[in-house]
Amino acid sequence: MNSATPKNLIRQVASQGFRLTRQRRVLIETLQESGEHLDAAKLLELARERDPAIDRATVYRTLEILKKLRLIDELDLMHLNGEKHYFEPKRKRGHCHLACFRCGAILEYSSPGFEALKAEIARENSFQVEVVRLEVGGVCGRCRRGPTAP
Amino acid sequence: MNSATPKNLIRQVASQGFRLTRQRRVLIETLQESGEHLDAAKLLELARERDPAIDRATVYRTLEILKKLRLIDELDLMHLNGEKHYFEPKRKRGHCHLACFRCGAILEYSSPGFEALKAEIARENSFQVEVVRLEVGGVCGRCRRGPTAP
DNA sequence: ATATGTGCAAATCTTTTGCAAATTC
DNA sequence: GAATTTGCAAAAGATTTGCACATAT
Repeated sequence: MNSATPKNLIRQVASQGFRLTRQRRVLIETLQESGEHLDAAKLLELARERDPAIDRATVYRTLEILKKLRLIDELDLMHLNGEKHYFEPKRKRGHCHLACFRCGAILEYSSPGFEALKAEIARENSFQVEVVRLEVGGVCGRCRRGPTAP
Repeated sequence: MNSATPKNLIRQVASQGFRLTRQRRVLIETLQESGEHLDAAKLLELARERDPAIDRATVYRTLEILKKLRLIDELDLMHLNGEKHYFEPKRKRGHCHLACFRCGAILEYSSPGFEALKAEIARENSFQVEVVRLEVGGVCGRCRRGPTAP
């Protein structure tokens, strides 16, 4: 069974003493079922397609809970599009995000090397690692090869 | 000779076609000479001790240039203190920041493993790496051992 | 029944922008 | 002298908050 289904996220929230409101269910399902990295405004927009009454404040309050419970990761994506933050459900294998400054593409990459570095960081610093954010900015392979329409 | 002195930063800015204004000199020197990670407001405050007329907008505009020239790195420090960003002059050896959620301490860590991962990312993705940001949140050794006053 | 959570609107915080005046080359 | 840069003030963008009402357990 996959531990990252919406139902399980919802269950985790409930088991931590938070009430299961209609809004929280919809927001979590929306976040989970959209494959993309969503920012708060986009999440609100998508969630409203299911439940038009949801408010912006509720979005932020729900994201706050999910962050606190370490159920989602927060990203900047190198601020390619302003100062907002993006969110995605946490996955089993950590991964980093490569943002292309030319075309704006976001690539994901995970490797044993990344997992090993996390372990090294924890060990060498006696640090209990809870959140890891590795973001890389530069130029993607496509853009290096030829000019790209941004 | 150390390539990361204020004079050299200033020279680099000049060599890229930007004018050497009084304000830019002061801001760059302030950023360089303060050992800490400064956010825009703190940088403004410190710079004003040397030149009280400097404006907030000039701070942001100068940071913009330094970022574009890849002379500084931008950090979030896990948003332990709000949404602002922090800056530090780029160093030869990349390093990551470990932020303690309990006491707020920021530790720095660099290792061959980190450098190796950067190379791996570039190679495996045909990606030209220009900026790397690795931030880790969790609990530092001191806080794990005993309760800490935050 | 009671604690929790929501929507609304206003506030806050950080960063950006337009423009006339000042500065640098 | 011409182009760039600054300070100011206002705008913009993202997120947070106070409070009366609604909802979940």
